[in-house]
Amino acid sequence: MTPVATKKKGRGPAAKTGSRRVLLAERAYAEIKRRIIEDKYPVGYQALELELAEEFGMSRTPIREALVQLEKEGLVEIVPRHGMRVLPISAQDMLEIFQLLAYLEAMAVDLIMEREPTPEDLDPLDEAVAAMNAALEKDDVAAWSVADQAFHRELLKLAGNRRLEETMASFWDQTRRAKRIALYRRSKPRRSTENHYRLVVAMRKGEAKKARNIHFSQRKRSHVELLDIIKQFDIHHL
Amino acid sequence: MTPVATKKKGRGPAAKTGSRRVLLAERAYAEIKRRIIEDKYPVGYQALELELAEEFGMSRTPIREALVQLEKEGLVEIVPRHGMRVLPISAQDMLEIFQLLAYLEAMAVDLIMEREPTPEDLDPLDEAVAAMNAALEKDDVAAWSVADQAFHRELLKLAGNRRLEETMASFWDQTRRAKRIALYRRSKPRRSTENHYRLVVAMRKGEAKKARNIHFSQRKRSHVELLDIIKQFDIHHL
DNA sequence: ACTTGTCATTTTGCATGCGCTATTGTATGC
DNA sequence: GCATACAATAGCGCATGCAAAATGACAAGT
Repeated sequence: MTPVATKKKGRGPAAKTGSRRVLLAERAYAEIKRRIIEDKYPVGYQALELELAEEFGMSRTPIREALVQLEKEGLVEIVPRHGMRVLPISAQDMLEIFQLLAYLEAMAVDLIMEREPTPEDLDPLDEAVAAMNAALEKDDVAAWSVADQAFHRELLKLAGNRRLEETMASFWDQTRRAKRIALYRRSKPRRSTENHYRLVVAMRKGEAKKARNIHFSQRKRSHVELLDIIKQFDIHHL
Repeated sequence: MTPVATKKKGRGPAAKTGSRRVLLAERAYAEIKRRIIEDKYPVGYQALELELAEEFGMSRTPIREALVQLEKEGLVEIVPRHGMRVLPISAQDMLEIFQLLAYLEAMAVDLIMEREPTPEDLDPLDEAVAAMNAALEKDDVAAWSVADQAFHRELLKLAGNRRLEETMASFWDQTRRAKRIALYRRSKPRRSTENHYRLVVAMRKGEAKKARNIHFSQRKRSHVELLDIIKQFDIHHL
């Protein structure tokens, strides 16, 4: 059928209200990404450009732009006649991403130690750990997850390398889908929380090597556990 | 059979010869990127969408798509009223990129060692080192640079992590502009070549830690040297 | 002369039009 | 019944159209 046809004749695109200058393409990008991460568009979900365009009340052009970006980020695939498809995350994919995250975060720790941060610089990390502990007490896995994310975001900020920050943010986003699945299946992240604490302590003492090692092996361990859960799930999900 | 649709108002998109199905947007992306890396579009170069479209003989649409990708890669910036601008590489930018490359390559070495490669697996690395040596003898810096690149590409392939490969390829591309500038200004990469050789030897012996350390410190040293050159250049180039 | 407001121009962001082609459904031969 | 040939069609890649907003030129007021 012909496109939106006569939804509203008005060609005037920005005849809208006193619109701020939020590009439609950007909005589409952010919204689609959010839906993917939050599993509203689950793995394997397919949608045609036109469908998305109608859903968002815009034309195909900004949708297309958004999809190109999402494809470059590795979240979706564009298949010529079948629209966009939310990419599955195989165990192999997650392994690759976890490996990268482990190394990149170890790098962040190194960089932080090289900069010899003041004690106050590290305060946000303590706060995050406190939040993790609080969540742990209350058995609130969702809150724990949020605090965990905050911790790592702070860690990256402290490293002072913007590209590192952006690269990791992208990979981190991709893990969030998998983590949602694993959240209620994994063991209580008691040890993980403890290790985050030990990391901050080591950093405060200026024990660079120790800090790095704590973090690196902690990440590896937690990733192995997550991977196991995902592997089980994978069969059913591909 | 094949009732040839009919006319074509000369605007014909596929008016091209027996072109394979290469998307125009892809072609634009690859070509613009090549020109940036090869300094045909030097740092600071600006061009409007329409200019590029005419230059490539296509409409603005595929150009736009290409620019969005290049922006995400960090090569250009899209400024609403001034078209695309080839981003300058400040010393700070290069520092960030070099830091990342050093860590990511060290990661690659680790991963390779974990996989316990067969001697034949490592042959391509030896070949690259041989090429580097040959270039060194002949004082052919351009050839040395090509061989150096080949070495690192092989190294990444061996690591067996596609995302690592892609991430690094993107950063590596960004260094190429800077390296072109520095190529004829840096000291002869005698030590660098030697260290590449030592790395392969250590890997063959299965000396994981040693291999990793050789590479890591080698990268750091060479990056410091490059950075110094770039810093001098920077004043004149921003 | 220096600021400030108006207007023409340029360029963009998005919508829409159009032909090509992969895909799906249907008819035909084995 | 299954495979092949063909016709219908849906979806996309790209071109183009259009109005909003930013820019610069120029005029008018201080």
